[in-house]
Amino acid sequence: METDVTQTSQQQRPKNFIECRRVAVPVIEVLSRIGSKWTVYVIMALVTGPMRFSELKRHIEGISQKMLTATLRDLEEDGFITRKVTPTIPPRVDYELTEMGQELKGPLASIGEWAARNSGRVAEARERYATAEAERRAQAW
Amino acid sequence: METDVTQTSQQQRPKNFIECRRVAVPVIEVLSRIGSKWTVYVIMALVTGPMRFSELKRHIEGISQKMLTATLRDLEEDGFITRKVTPTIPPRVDYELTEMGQELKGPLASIGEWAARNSGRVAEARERYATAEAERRAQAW
DNA sequence: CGGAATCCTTCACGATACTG
DNA sequence: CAGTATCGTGAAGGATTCCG
Repeated sequence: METDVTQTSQQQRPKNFIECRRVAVPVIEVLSRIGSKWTVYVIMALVTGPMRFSELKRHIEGISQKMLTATLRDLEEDGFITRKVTPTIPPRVDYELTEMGQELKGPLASIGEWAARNSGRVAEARERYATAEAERRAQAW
Repeated sequence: METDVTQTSQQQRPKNFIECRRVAVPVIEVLSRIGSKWTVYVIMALVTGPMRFSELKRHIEGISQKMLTATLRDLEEDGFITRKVTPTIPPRVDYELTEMGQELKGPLASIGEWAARNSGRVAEARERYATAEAERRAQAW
């Protein structure tokens, strides 16, 4: 509990106006990396073990080769995965989660649990919003 | 622990090829919403209590009025925040986290802790990657 | 097989101006 | 004060083609 992002007490709100940004920046950097659609698929695929490029492409249905390459590059650059080339013919490239990559499981699972619990509520909220929106529109006439 | 996203055991890998997608979709939906830069700032700002539009704009330095509006709309649509209009002159609009919005604190804190622990490692990895990249480039000549 | 390079479309986002 | 409307730009991302 050394880095509590979520203070609620009132009197330190002014402090938060400065603190929040400092705390938020790394969170946002992480989120903007793992928050991309394909990144999550790649990580989840590799959680079960190393995989080749073509395996990943087949596994992650719908991804273009360009995006897979880019996603893997980014993940490698940040140290989430390793890239091992076996210079045979044809060549073979295996991707594997690093230990740091494995540690992402925790946060991802945390989000997954939240999503599993609340996806229904989100859907309800959207319906309510759409209905209210439609009524508001009808009112205008 | 009812929804473990991160199985590691080997023999159920084939099952994961199907399961992963089902599990991943809600995670990705949540991430693509809260993964946006401004969304995190807005949520973190509102964690300390309700706030007016102009307060949020002043607090979240660098956000354009357009993005703030759009972000607030999206969060409202999904049921993360409520919008309360007081039709005075000039008008007053307060935004507040719903209970569901408050519950996001957990996952966000989880990511925040991970980021705090690993931001240094990511920086190192990037440097290593840049160095290796430069060497690779030099090799080409 | 595992990419890189190119083209092209879409869209997120910022800047600006106007409104109830 | 709290927005909406419009325009312009850059980046994201798909489709396609070529390469070691």
